[in-house]
Amino acid sequence: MPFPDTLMPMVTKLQMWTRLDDADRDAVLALPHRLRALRAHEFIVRDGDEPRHSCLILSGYAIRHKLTGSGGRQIMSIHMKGDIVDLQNSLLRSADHNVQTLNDVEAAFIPIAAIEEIAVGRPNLGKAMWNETLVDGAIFREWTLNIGRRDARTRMGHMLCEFALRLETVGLGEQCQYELPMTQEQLADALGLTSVHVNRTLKALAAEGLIERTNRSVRIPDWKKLAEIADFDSRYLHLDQRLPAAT
Amino acid sequence: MPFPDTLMPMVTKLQMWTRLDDADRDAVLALPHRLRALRAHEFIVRDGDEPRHSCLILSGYAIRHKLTGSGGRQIMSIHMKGDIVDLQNSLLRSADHNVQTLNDVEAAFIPIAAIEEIAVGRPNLGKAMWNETLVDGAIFREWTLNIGRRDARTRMGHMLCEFALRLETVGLGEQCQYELPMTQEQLADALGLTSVHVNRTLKALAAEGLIERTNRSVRIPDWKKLAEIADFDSRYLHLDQRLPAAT
DNA sequence: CGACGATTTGAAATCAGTCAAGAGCAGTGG
DNA sequence: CCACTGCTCTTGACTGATTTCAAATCGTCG
Repeated sequence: MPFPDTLMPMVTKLQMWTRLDDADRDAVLALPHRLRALRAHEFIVRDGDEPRHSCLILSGYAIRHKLTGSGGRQIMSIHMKGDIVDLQNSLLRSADHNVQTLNDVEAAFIPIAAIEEIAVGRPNLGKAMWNETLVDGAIFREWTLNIGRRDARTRMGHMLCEFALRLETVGLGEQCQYELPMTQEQLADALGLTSVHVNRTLKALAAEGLIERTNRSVRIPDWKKLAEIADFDSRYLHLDQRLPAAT
Repeated sequence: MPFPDTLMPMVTKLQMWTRLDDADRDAVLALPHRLRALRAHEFIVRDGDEPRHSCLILSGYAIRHKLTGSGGRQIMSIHMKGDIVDLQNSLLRSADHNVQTLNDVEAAFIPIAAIEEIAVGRPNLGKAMWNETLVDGAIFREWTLNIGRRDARTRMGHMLCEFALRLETVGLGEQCQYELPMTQEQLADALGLTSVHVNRTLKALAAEGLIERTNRSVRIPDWKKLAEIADFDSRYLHLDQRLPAAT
């Protein structure tokens, strides 16, 4: 193979949605990029920046979030291996939200121009990236519904279900057992609650036997039951539209 | 001009973000489409549908929303003249949310394949549409912040400010005076509040002199003051990235 | 006029937030 | 090896914003 496979997680991710040929794959792997090791809590993009690079996550977690004038923080999404985390920010001229690491992260920074070029020059890739943006948007919408219209217990349960499936998808956990990637305070900021209430809600879910937990690890003894009380229907993740795993 | 200008609002919208040449313009105007007059509260797309058409709004308002299992409704966005309202839904295979008219609407239904074709075949148009999706996403994110992290008064004020600017942009009102496109119940569903509380909040804002209202009409006597208490910063609308109006 | 949807208002109930303090745990340095 | 420091997690008591329930009023349109 003529290209290093540093960017392989991006290929893997794009291939989930669209069939890519060898030339497409090579075009991705050949993207110019700079590797960086980031520390926990480092900002990748700040609201107001004019980023010139998109950031592909190779390991670790990152979040997108916005702040209110009074300092409230709303986490909009969480990103993991294979996600291009600020396509949104970088294609609009100036960033309208922050991107920040949750823990230590390895990331590849790719010039925006190079991304645009393959998106336009290779329709397959353009479509795959467009598709990813759309799934991203779908997850957004469900979060908004979650925050706007569900009570704390349901809301929390819903997010636990989402994590279960998404972490499994990228091989970082199993549907019935995984490590929570966030602190309770961060969960609170993602759910539009306070950390105190998140704590109580988790305890209540555990007391009901809907989850079992030690530290950050979550076990879901009865998926159907949790999904039921959490009003969780995975359709919005569009998992069924994924292609069978490529060779 | 060889083409009817039915789809002109789409050209106008796309031209706001990207310079289009005559061929691009003609390609849009030549899109195959079917005109339809829709009644108030009609569904354009239902959660779960597999739409084959995208819907361009020519007049009237439409909303996108999702429902919880217990019947709660969260309105995710409101759309107006020139918006292609379900690019999101139609490019993913199956719709993950509803699109519904608020009042009587004239719309053009365009086959998805035709949209994809010009998006791929004409990079300018592809970019313009991509851009629009991104601005859409930016508005989403701000709504999520609004719902998750601001109290009712601020939240309401924020939405009133957003409407002011967006309605002015498409020529349906002025920044300091416009007609609210939604009932209080619909506002509630957009803000994650109850209609009762929306009513009280509007009354409170009026009592403070921050807005004046009769029926659905809203006047903003002091924009700076309202924007201040509403924590409103228009940057997320990316209005400054618009091009000067075309001839 | 009558009817229906939208708005307004009040009183009571509740979910979630605030404040404050203690406990657990990991890393650091003496 | 232990004490210290700084997070994160827990817990209790209190407060308050928003919801709920219910009924009255307003406005518009046939």
